[in-house]
Amino acid sequence: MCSRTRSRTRTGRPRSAEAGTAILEATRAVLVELGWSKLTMGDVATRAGVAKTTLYRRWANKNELVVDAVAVLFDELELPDLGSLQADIENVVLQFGALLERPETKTALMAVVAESTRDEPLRERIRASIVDRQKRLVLEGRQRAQDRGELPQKRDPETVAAIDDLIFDVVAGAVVHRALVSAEPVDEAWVRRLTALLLGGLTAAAEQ
Amino acid sequence: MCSRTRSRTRTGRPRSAEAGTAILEATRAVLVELGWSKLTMGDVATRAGVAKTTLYRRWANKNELVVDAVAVLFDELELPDLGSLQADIENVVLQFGALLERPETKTALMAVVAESTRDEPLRERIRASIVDRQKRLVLEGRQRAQDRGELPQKRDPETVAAIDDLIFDVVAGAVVHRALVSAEPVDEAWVRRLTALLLGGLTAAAEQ
Amino acid sequence: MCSRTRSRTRTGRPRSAEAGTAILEATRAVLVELGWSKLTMGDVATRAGVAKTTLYRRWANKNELVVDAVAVLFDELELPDLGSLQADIENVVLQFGALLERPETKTALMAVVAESTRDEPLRERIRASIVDRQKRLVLEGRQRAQDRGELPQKRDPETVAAIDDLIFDVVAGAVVHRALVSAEPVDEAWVRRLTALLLGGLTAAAEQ
Amino acid sequence: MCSRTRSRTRTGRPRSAEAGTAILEATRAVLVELGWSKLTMGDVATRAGVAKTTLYRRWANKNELVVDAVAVLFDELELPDLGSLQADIENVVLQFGALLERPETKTALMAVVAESTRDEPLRERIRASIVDRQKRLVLEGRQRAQDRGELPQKRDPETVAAIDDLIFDVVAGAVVHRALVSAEPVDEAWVRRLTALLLGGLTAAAEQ
DNA sequence: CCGTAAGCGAGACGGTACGTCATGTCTTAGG
DNA sequence: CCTAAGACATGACGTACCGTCTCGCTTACGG
Repeated sequence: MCSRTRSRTRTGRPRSAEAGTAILEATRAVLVELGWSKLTMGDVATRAGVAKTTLYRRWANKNELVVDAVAVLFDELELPDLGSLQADIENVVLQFGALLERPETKTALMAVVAESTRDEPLRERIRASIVDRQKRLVLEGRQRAQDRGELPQKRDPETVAAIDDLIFDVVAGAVVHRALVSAEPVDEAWVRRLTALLLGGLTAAAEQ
Repeated sequence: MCSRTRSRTRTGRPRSAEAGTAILEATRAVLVELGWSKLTMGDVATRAGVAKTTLYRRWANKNELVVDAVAVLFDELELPDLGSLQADIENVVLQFGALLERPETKTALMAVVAESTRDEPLRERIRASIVDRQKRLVLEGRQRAQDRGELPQKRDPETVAAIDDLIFDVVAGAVVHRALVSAEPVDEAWVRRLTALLLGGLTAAAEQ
Repeated sequence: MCSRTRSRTRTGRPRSAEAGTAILEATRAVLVELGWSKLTMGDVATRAGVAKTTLYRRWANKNELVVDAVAVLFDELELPDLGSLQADIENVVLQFGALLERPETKTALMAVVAESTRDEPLRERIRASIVDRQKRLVLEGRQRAQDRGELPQKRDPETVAAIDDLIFDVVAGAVVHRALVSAEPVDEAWVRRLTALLLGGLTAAAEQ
Repeated sequence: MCSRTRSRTRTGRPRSAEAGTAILEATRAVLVELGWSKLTMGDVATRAGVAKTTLYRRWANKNELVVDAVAVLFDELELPDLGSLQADIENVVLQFGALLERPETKTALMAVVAESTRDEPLRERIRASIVDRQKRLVLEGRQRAQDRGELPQKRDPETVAAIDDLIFDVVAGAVVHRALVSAEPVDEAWVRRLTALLLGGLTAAAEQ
């Protein structure tokens, strides 16, 4: 979030911590109200009661700001142990669906991803702030299922990683596509069908 | 693409057909070169050898123009009968992956989807021009598999439609997520794994 | 008004006379309503119930059209013989003042004169259509005053022309300045003072 | 010229004084080169090495800008005491004629006056910046002539003001009409004739 | 009475300028 | 060194008119 290296001898007036949170809050508020494409730095600054200068001193541009503003929302995703892989998956997918249906996430997420196709640092920031936090859930869920004996203890770590990646792309992609492209609700019925498909596929793969 | 109602008594100078194609070509060229966010109407107009006004006379805004410019690329997707559901899926997913890795599609698709979360007419245009053309492939592939006996002839049309929708979101979502969010190649190995997962899931579902 | 040379073998559909008058009327109407600077060719055409093409076939540009539309108003100026030079002057100056206070004249006259400083053909058109018609009044008035014996029969024609020019610039200039720059009414009191000044000056000059 | 209220707590970056003068100079340069009707705000901005926004931050529109750019030229008019009313008049009228024959004044003055017939604030600006500065010369000249005894010390202030107004409209109007409408030079011969007419008229009036 | 040449309406066309807006930088004064 | 305020250069926006063009159609004359 902060571009200045902190190892520098800290001198002069310190940065206001309030300002940082006010900016992120204001950013989310503008996202809800106007959407990503009509969000302007000036507007965010005004609502945060902050000068534009302060904003630019901390974020290089609109996209990085938006990523930081939205990233924190992804921390809310949790993976409580509900006793079965099926229940764990359904639970987390529902959470993810609900998150994607919030207006700030809906409007911002695909926008920054689209921008990131031409902006390597932005892609890295998204990966670090958002994608990896989601992916962690897949790893944990798979590990827990193995511990429970629902999935076999595969030895080959490369294959495991490949399957983890696949599951992540399938689940996250399906939810995003459902919510944003098809514009249909990520409700329990749909989640149950998705989970059934996944479990069927995983079981079939395990039996080979 | 054309906003003029054709029932109107045709009078005045007719629109130049050349201009239309030149604009769409120029749009794709700019997408490749600069990406969606740096594409400007003025730039497109200049490259198409056309006045900005001509552009605005035909498209209300940048997003609708980009949708039309990119939509035609999705017509290239084909579903030849390769003899098995597995082969058919792998083939079409590879095609879709290749399409998504083209720079014009990569930069434009998520951008317009992101915009469409706040723009109902745009969402409709995307659905009509792009999404429905892709979805058709799912319907055809499923029908063909049923004809071959690879999938059961389910009676309940609602369930069939729900599964079609699910498969569509899963496949399209997974490929998009792989290509744009994870930024990993949609190569044969990955496609084979995805297909295996899908077929396993579908078979398991069918056996219930 | 008509740019086509009439010596040409007259063939094809003749120009609509109605269109011409409708255009000039519409021009004056727009001048009254919007003023010179907001008058547009398209607007005039629409109000005249005529295509823009028709307009451009007859006038090269807005300024020439406006000159023609306004010129006819200057034909209304008359110089009835009221028995004395003083009465004749007061009468014609009052008329001129009233003409200049009409909104179409007020807004158009100085505008086209301003344009004419950079447009020789326009200056010529203004001279022919407007200025010379006014100047004629000076010549007639002076001649009549000489016939009455109010002014001496000067021999030298150059001096006579120079004085005519001076009187014209003084009278027309004073009225225009009063009406447009000072934005004060050209009323009887003012006209009487102007006339007195002029007659005094002319008499003094004659006595030399 | 400056729209910002000075009572406001002076904060933020102050306006560049250089920019202001550069803009006015550039405006005069464009007037000379292209004339009023082809002067564009963008062109002025470019030549002044300034952004268009800076221009619009300081002037509401082209006309107000042009008035300010031209107004300063009228400060050059001077009324040195040449010993007689006749000499004073001839001198100032010649100056005024020379000023009106400069290309920037010629093209701009009538244009903004024409615009002012539909724009009250503009008329006020013209009056304050240009007209009143000229009118002052009439008042001074008349006062000086009275002091010299060339004109009677009239008591009635209303009549004095009315005559001042008349003289102003006659002199300024005649010069403008000569220079712009008749498009003839304001040379010594003409000025002598005009002055003779005026003095004759004033003397005749005084004798009554 | 038929062809043809010009006029007509409609409206699309390539341009140019508009006046506004957002970006990211800068220059003040003050903390 | 940070902060608020706001001016600044830049450049795209979407609109409005310009004057031209290309249609299909209408008129009237002249062969």
